[in-house]
Amino acid sequence: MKTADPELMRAMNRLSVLDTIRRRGPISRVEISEGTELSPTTVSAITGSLLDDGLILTRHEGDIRSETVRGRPRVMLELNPAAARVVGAKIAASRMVFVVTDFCGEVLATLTLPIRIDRQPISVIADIVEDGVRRCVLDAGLSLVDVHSVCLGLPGVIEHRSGHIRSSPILRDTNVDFAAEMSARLDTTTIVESDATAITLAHHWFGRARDLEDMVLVSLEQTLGLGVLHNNRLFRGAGGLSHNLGDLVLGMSKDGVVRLSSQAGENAILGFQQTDGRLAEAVRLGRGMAHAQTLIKADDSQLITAAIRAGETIGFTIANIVTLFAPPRVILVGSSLALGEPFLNSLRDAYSLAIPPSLQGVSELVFDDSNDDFWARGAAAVALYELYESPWNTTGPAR
Amino acid sequence: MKTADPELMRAMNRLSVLDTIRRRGPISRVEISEGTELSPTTVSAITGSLLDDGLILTRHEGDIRSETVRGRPRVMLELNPAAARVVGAKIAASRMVFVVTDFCGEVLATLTLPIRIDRQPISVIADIVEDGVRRCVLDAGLSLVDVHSVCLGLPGVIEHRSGHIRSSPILRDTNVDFAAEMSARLDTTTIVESDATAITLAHHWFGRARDLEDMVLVSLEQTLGLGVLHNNRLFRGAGGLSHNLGDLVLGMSKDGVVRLSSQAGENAILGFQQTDGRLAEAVRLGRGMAHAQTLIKADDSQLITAAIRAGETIGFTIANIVTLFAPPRVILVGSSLALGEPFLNSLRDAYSLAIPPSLQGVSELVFDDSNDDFWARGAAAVALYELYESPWNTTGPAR
DNA sequence: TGGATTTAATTTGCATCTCGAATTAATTTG
DNA sequence: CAAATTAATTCGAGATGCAAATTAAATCCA
Repeated sequence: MKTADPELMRAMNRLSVLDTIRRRGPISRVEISEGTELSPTTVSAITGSLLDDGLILTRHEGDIRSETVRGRPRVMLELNPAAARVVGAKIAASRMVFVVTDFCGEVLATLTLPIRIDRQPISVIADIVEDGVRRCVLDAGLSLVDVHSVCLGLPGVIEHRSGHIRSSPILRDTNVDFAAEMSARLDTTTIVESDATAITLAHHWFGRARDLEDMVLVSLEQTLGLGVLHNNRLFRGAGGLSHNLGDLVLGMSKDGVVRLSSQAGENAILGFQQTDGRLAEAVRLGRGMAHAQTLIKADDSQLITAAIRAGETIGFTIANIVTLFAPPRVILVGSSLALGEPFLNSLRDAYSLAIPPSLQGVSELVFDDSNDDFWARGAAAVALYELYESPWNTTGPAR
Repeated sequence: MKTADPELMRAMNRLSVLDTIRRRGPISRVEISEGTELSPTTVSAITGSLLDDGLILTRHEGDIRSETVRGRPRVMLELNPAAARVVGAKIAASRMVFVVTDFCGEVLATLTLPIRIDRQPISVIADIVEDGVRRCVLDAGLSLVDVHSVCLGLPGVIEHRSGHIRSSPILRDTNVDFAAEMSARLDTTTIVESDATAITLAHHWFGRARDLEDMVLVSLEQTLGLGVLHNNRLFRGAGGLSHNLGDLVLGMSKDGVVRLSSQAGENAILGFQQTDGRLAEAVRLGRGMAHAQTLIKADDSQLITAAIRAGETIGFTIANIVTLFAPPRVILVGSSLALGEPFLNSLRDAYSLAIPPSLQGVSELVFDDSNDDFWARGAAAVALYELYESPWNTTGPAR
């Protein structure tokens, strides 16, 4: 167990202050003091050292209550955007999206590569990722040496701690030490993370979960992912393993195991539609769901049936997740949401039926159709979080 | 967020030292220092204050390396059993088991009440529990004022933080503030906890998970429970809600939702056997599983089929739990294990089939058939843990 | 205009904590 | 019985947070 010494104490309080400044925008020292329950003295000391380190900036305006109130005006503090830059990426089967963000998580540049990398050998994928990172950094007017770290979000079973990809639907290989590979190529610290976990943090920082300390996110894409926020922290399985909902087993038949991914994954929903050549083409280009949506609007009964079935399955799966984690909110994201009402309604209905009576009302379902940039931004947030968490690297003893 | 001050630092290190002494039996200060990575100075100071508070004792023997080694002999430290007593209880449908333990978790007295309380009104149950606690304390030669706290473990959806029982298969009422009710009756702090969580801690402290920081336990009784140990701590859902596996949904049919409890709960397995009057009688007396075992040994094909079916369902459910939590070990406990080989084999087989390839080998299955006392002792451990966690009540500033 | 008032932030002084080095304590060795 | 060895404590230094006092920077109002 980590021993508690003054250094740890400082680190904890520093993170607490830094995170408060991040969350509550320009904020004065007094307000930080109230929010963190730290004494004004301590807040002053910590913000002083954060200023020295160039992690935050002062601003002599923006106090909402000015004019109306007497006394010395509050000096507002905010993150220094220029304190660091990170790269975040979402790597999916048919495209990659890269973003460069500043220290606040604001996007400086975006790059989308609409390349189908499905099941390419790892070296090819690494080539493309490396290229994408380099180009996006260049687009932001920066060089790689200006980038503190890179975080790559991708579907599958990811071992965050070690940077290994145990398996991913978009990879042919298994058990790849992708973090080491990319760190070496880019000569920059590279983190590998489940895409669902990444967008979970995106929602905690910028999206629909800013007000919550506990939350669960379910991503419905080619595969099904799960992100869990517990006590303001990302919750990963033992050993830092990410969850992969698609692997969940629904039942067993004579032919073997029936997994969720085979019932409610993108391929499962669209796979039956081989009749429509244009749909098959759209799927190959990664626009399958968008096209499916138009088919559904045109009353394609076969597809509607598939969507309803998938929605039902996902609906009760979410109820099961709620049974296990009891989060106040479940956020659903991902391309499958584009299937529209038939899908969403059956999902909602199944959820309502499946949620145990004793948990009725503990959790609300929220649907969110953010674009791929948001996922990549989430990956960037993961990189930033690890940066925030270790600011004691930056300082020695306080002044 | 809790602010980090010297007091918290002390509390953390005190807990760390106290827990090391609990785990590693009689142990010298040097060894504690190595184990906790605290300096000998600090260990001396903390153990000094623990001695002052009477929480630990010295013992001038027991050093294994004595005789063979020169120098000043080590003084061994151990928990002071007399520092406090707690009561733990397991409350099940057909019986209640109470234990009184000392500060080490050693059992001082046991009381089993073979009473069927199934779905009695809450006041009746509270009467019986109160009576059981009082009698067991008396049996231990103590009075209730000697008892620091009581922890009641029972199946269902329990809100540990507030002490509410949201629902329980053994209760007619729902959403009962049982902690408040029993605290008032006993005039002693009373904790309400899921029985599965309680036995999870029992295994972490005394049983099959002493060597692990992460672990999952599945209890197979009348209902199915889940306990999760994450990073040496009990993991509860958001808001301190316990998990209830029986509520998991396996699928949806026209007739409604199919829940795990209806497929693999005790009643589900034995329920079909209404032909055998003696079995029905045994079930009523809470010995259903034991009797079922003899029937299975006598090749009761109907029951064997039911057991195999249940084993299969539970097997893949456990694979799903592993998919979500990736624990290095899954411990299975509960009366259903008494169904024997047909059940266990089908469970194991289904698990092997259902576990995703990428998670193969991360988790081992362990079966454990501890008796009810062990569950009750787990509840006592929950009470003790909360006592250990707040030893800063006991001391002011160190001496 | 300028002192009184008010609120923000910093400085000062103190108590607590951990830790390294030095010291004391309790053994065995020869 | 002194030397060696290991355990545990004491002492002093450095870091931290906090309360109280002080300083800073505004507004208010005669």
